[in-house]
Amino acid sequence: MNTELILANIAKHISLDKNEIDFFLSLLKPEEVSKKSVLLKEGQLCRDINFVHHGTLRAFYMGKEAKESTIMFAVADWWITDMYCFINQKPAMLTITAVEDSQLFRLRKEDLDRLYLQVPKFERFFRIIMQNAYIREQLRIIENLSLSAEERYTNFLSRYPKVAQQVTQKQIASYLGITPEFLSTLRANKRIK
Amino acid sequence: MNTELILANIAKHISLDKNEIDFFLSLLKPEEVSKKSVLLKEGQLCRDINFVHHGTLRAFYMGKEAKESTIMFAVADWWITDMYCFINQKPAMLTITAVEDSQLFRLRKEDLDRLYLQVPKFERFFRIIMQNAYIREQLRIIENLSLSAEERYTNFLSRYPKVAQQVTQKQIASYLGITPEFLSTLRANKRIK
DNA sequence: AAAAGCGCTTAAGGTACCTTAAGAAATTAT
DNA sequence: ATAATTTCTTAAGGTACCTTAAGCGCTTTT
Repeated sequence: MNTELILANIAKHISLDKNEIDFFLSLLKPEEVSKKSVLLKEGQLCRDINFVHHGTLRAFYMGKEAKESTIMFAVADWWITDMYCFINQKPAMLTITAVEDSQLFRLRKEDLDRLYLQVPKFERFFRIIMQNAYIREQLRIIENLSLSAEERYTNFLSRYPKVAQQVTQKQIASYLGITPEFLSTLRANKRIK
Repeated sequence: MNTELILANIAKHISLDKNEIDFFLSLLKPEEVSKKSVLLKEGQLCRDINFVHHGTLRAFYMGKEAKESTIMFAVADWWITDMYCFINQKPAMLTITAVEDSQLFRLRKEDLDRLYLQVPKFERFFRIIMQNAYIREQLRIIENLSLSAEERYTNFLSRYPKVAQQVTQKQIASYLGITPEFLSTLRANKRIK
């Protein structure tokens, strides 16, 4: 698993010298996971933040009566974790699984904390990552409050075309906050129009 | 308007020496705004991030047919802006108004950028602020996807009791994503139980 | 290659929440 | 104080979306 993608991801926001790059890479644990494998299970301690090198991951919350709510999908070049439990080292609220065979780099909380101390530029890097995540979640809230299910579905398809190809409609429905049956009728209506 | 509250807010996450404190304070513009005044209007350039020293602010999105969606409330000790437009210096999607007479400190985008360069510890500070904001928004998404309107209302009251006292039910309804009429019937049902 | 399981669709009936409307209560303006 | 606005409530009728159920096509397991 080569490191070009993750280094390019970092280089979008900060520049590192050779020593800093080596130190950063020494903290990463590459991992290959197969489809349907579980990276984090609700109730477990969430020890890592994950960078997706290849493949697709999905984080979901399991509510009452086995109802799943998909919180996020992550494809190549994305970071994903249960941020609340990762930062506070509390039992996870979310479950994270592989939608397809995937390759990742894992970074442990204690190693990230060392990284912040040794290479403070990473404070800037993750400040920007968190900022973008905040903006994205806020935009999703705006859409959830102000748009119909059909409009949210259309937006999802245009915003995340790659994700839409990899995941099932059941999973898309659970991201949009509707049932798979209702998504199916929305799609049927769209076809007719 | 004294600076104890905002300095204590900063000190929760980083410690500054006297020079750094003075430089930081020199960038802030204290401002008193009266109830109903508009701090940021949709379409305007969003130049500042605001720290609430006293009072209550509200950020909302105006959808079709004059339907407002409240994105956030901010009481004393909170930071608020339209983050997307503040960071990218684009026209605002959100409108921010004062729910009651309020006192704030404003920090301009260009001054924040200078602050990051001169006192890199602020990268850490805002990394943590953004991280908390991200976690909060994600929790709100989980609740919006998995809970009923009544459960969300109960959670809102217990999580933000001070806000609930300051704002109207119309505004709470628009935060929860329901109509004021429906919130009213929920409250009537609760009283009977 | 059958069986079992899961994903997608369609349809009928149900419920949470919306729309419209109108009156009472509270707040703001004159 | 009075008038004017806005907020909150109640109620009737409507719609977006849910639940249950059944059938069909895939994929996975035996």
